[in-house]
Amino acid sequence: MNVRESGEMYLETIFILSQKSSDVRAIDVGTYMGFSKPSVSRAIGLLKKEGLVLTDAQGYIKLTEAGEDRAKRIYERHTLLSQLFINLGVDEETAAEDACRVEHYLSDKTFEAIKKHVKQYKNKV
Amino acid sequence: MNVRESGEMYLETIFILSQKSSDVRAIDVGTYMGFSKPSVSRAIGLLKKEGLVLTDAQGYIKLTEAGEDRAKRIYERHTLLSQLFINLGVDEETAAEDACRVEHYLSDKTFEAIKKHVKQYKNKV
DNA sequence: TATTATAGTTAGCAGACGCTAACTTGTCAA
DNA sequence: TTGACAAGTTAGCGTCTGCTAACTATAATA
Repeated sequence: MNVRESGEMYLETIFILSQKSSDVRAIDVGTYMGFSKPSVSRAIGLLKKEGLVLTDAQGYIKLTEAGEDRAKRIYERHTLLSQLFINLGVDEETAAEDACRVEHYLSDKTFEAIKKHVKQYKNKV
Repeated sequence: MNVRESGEMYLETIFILSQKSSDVRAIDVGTYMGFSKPSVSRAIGLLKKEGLVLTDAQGYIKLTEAGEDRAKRIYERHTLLSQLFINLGVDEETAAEDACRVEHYLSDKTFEAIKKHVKQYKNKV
């Protein structure tokens, strides 16, 4: 699985945009991420090669099952990290920004620990 | 300041090795990080250009004041993050590994929050 | 002294991932 | 039908940062 931070960001974006509308185009991804069309085009091409996305007859971008798994996994991490930072007293915006940068780099073990904390914290407050 | 994750890792390594012995050579840095001599050579060259390290008459690598500030800052982040993860129940080794990857990407705000947490947690336990 | 080992440097490759310029393609309105 | 615009692709550039190969310089040893 040759997908790194960059690829994960694209997957996550496609996932987020798919929640709002099932018709996600490359241009939407680019606009959301602030990247140029060629950058998106290449990235989507690589994700296709990896079997994580595909484009339907109308050219809309869809996550494959593997792609959706991966995207959800990252998105969950994003949410958990944000929540952790917020629990520590960080404002929402900063928490989200930092979560975005960090979400790709933490081990499963640490995420499990964070998940446990976030759940417990919720019950406490 | 054109130093990113890679440069920060080199600075941190030089800092750590300097604690053990003031005679730090490029080869030691490479061995510690698992990188080749040319990689270290170039990296040190760039850090020199940035005024963050210098080499003394014997060829030993020294951090400048700016370099040491930067290195200490990263090292503190590393320590804090490790401690946070450990507090959340992560084993020491995993905590250290994850801290290493993440330490470059968090905002000052979030680090301040983590610092506060780690201090409080210490007092509680 | 001559050889050999170690440290450091230089040259240049590779891959990731951003970009612009310029092309193609498809749709829609005059 | 044609002209224009929007979406997507191709070609190719630039930076970062790892690598190997091969060189230089220095120090130690046979």
